[in-house]
Amino acid sequence: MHSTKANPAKARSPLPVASALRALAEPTRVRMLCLLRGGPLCVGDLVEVLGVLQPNASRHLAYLRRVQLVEDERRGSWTFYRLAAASPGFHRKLLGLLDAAAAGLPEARRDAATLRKLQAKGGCCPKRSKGGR
Amino acid sequence: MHSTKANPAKARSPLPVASALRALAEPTRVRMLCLLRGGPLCVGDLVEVLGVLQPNASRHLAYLRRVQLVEDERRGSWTFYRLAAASPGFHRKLLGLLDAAAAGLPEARRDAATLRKLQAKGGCCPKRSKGGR
DNA sequence: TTGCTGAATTCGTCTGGACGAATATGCTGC
DNA sequence: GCAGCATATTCGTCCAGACGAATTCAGCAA
Repeated sequence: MHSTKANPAKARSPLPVASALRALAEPTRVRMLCLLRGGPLCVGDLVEVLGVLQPNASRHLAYLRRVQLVEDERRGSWTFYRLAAASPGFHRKLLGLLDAAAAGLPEARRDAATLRKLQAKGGCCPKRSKGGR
Repeated sequence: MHSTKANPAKARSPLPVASALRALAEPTRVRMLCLLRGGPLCVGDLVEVLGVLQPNASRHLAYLRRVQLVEDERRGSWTFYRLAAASPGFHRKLLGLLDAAAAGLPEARRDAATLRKLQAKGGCCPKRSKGGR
């Protein structure tokens, strides 16, 4: 019903400022974005790392997709989410802010460690797709 | 009951990430921060430029002060607000994001023009203090 | 078809916070 | 003291959105 189609050569629109800022007001969403900096993840991995219920994660991911901060890609019955490629200006600065936020948020640092351990164990799904990150 | 005392040599604490991000979720607060990039302003000026009711502006400014994004300085019966000096890392990146947001938000551009006109007419208060940036 | 699994959606509830209106506080000058 | 202005706070209302629980939908295998 949604699904950003894999369109490699698409003109990028400028990322709505107001809605993107509202998206950052929720700690879980910020943690998600921080985790996705390392490359695409499926919903199951995010659920496990963040320790939230699956519907909760799905809602937040839908929110992030709606405001164009992430894109999704279906592979079989899994859905991978990744950060939307940065457009110049506001969007790029926002991703830079995310790096600083990841360093400044204890939860984000813990999430990163949890994710590393999870990935060392193989994660929840048959390894990621093609262009990792 | 509040008032950040003018203490020029104070060790700067790292700016709480989560509360700062929540502060940016509100368009009026973002517009305020954008306006303050040009230097300190009194509440009356902000009220006039933003076209909001005075209690509304005062509440948002209290919010921004609480999360340490702005500082206030009383001069007689006026209160001037200014951006808090950036600490390294997240805070500095956030101010950079603000520049990009100001460019990307139509309202912020209009506000800037309105402010210039207001200041050309003398503003609402006996001109700003000392270090007007 | 059935059954299983990953993900998305709906439903009902609840809370943070934004607002307008009214009021309070604080400073200045008379 | 009082009046008048700039700003802050309180009060009551209202709504976006976050959550848990249950349900639904989609893909895959037998």
